[in-house]
Amino acid sequence: MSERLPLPKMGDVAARAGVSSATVSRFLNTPGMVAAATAERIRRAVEETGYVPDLMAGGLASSKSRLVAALVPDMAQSIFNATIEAMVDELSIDGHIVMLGLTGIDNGRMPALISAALSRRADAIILTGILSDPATRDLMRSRGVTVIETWGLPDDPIDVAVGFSHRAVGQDIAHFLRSRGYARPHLLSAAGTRAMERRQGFVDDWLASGGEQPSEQSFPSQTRFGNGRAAFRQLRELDVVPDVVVCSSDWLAQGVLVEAMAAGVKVPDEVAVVGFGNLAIAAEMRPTITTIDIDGARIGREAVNVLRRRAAGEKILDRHIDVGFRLIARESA
Amino acid sequence: MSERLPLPKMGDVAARAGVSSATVSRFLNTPGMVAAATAERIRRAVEETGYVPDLMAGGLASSKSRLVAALVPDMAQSIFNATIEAMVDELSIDGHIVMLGLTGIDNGRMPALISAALSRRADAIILTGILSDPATRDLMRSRGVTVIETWGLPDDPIDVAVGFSHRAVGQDIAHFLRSRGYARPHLLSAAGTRAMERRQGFVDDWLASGGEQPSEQSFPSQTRFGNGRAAFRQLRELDVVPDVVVCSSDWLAQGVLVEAMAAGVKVPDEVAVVGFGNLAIAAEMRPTITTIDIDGARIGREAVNVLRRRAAGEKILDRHIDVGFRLIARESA
DNA sequence: CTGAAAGCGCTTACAG
DNA sequence: CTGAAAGCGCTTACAG
Repeated sequence: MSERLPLPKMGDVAARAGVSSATVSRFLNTPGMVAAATAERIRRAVEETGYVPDLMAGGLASSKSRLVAALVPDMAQSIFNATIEAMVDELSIDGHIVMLGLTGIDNGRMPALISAALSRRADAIILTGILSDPATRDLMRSRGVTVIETWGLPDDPIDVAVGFSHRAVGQDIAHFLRSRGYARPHLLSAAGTRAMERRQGFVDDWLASGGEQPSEQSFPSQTRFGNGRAAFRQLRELDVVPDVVVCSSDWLAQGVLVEAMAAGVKVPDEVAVVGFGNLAIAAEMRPTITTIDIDGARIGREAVNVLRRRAAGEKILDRHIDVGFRLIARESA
Repeated sequence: MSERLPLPKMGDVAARAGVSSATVSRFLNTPGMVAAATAERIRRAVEETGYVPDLMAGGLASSKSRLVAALVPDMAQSIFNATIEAMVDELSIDGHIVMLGLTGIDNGRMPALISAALSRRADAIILTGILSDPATRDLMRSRGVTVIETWGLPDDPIDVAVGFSHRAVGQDIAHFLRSRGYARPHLLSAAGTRAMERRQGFVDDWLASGGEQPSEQSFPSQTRFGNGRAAFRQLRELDVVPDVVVCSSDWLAQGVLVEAMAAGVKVPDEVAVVGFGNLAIAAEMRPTITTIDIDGARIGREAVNVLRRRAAGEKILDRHIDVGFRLIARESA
């Protein structure tokens, strides 16, 4: 890298344009406030000097960081990626930047990341994991940052929650399977609060409607393709052979499907499969996968929308924003 | 949110601990410089006040942002995700935060994002896309920011590049296929500079070794599963039926595989398949996919390592850091 | 090991 | 519509 030349600062631009720094600042932040001729001179001075404003200084003076922190467990869980992507896109329209934090599968690094976000005076913190640590909850509450919890609808959100009911997802799947005449579901679930809520919703509904207690298997957290394959092999040895496998993710469902194909087991005739998430692959697999579609991008947009409403001074009364979900019936069940 | 109480600032902590702000600052940044007894009093004062330092102010005073910008085309291209994840993990160890920017598939938003990063006085900018705009290249060069281009090794990097040779990947695949006795490759490529470099490497090597000009198909940018399926169907109608399909991504390869399975075409006996990227799925599909493994996480770590070396005052002489790649021969070819 | 003081580069009432 | 000036909350030579 070449030596760093002294960077032009606002005063340099001002001198060149024959105005004060205050006017340059106004030109940059509230252009409507400066006369057209003045504006043009400043515009040119900015161009000629290659001036790039220092937003650390600006933020300190205005106490606006224009920084939003987005905290997700990891990036492999591509189910959150659409949400992050939509958020980043929307926020950059507003001139915000997003700080990406990875809290880890167990959310262990969440308190440290929240503290980092608060140090930067983030305008908002958007969470996808569950924050259990009460001290950190209190810290955020006392600071007046906007906190948006996504992908779930906790009873008592820290601030605002944007998501859907995982219980309701489980219930809907149970309804659907009954209506199709399935009688012996087998549950394949990843560990994790949300998957567990869906599972519970399913089981409660299934039993309440007179179904037998379903057989089940669960996996430590990360649900990858391979688990679905292994699980399918064990399935064949159960006393009661299931007629449908309810998977907590499309990854698992895909694993089951591939293994079934390889074993010559017909889906859905011999065993049906239901996934969750509606990943791109769900519509492309053969057979196509029956699953639950979540509009992840919409979650991101609604989250940003909350920020905008609050920035506009609006009082947010609805602390739960339900984006719902759709069961998509395809070939696999 | 509750009303925002006035936040405790460094002076409040100092007063409580009976020291000056300077000492509190030293305690926070260079703890070795303060006496043990003093340190303990400050530690307690920090705890009691719930003080969280303001890093915008700190950054302005010290002209260190501890902010690194990571710019990727989008998040669907999960091939970069391992790199981002590793980078974020490593950087947070150093107390840096990462600003995530999405440049768009055509990298159209890259200049705006770079300018946003410079406004925040980012310590470094890490790119995965290709930056064509010369004005922006110059801007970064003149600013003395560390710029790391990843996932490729351009002849003239802006600053430092961490990646591998896409040409060499294409050549290796050609070698491999010849050694296995394949004679009629068909190329399935996504548009995009890197895929094109691999394609060219393959074709050059193939022709140089006396092979026939391969047939090929290409897709506009995003290569998803579905393209592979559609392509496979068209394949069967070619004059010269290929004996191996060389795909520019595992997504495409997977699509080909699934469609072949559905059509009852045996892989690799009737047609072989090679992918690129070694996504999780490559090892899990049936048959498993022969592909090129890139250690994406290592790219992220090496990038951070460059930052650390430079932070330590080291002069970086090797502007190309080659992380290499591995061809993994599995069942599909 | 610690403090007083200047300074980082902006923004924003206040006054005109 | 514009300017002079105070202030945002830290860091860091400098001096002791």
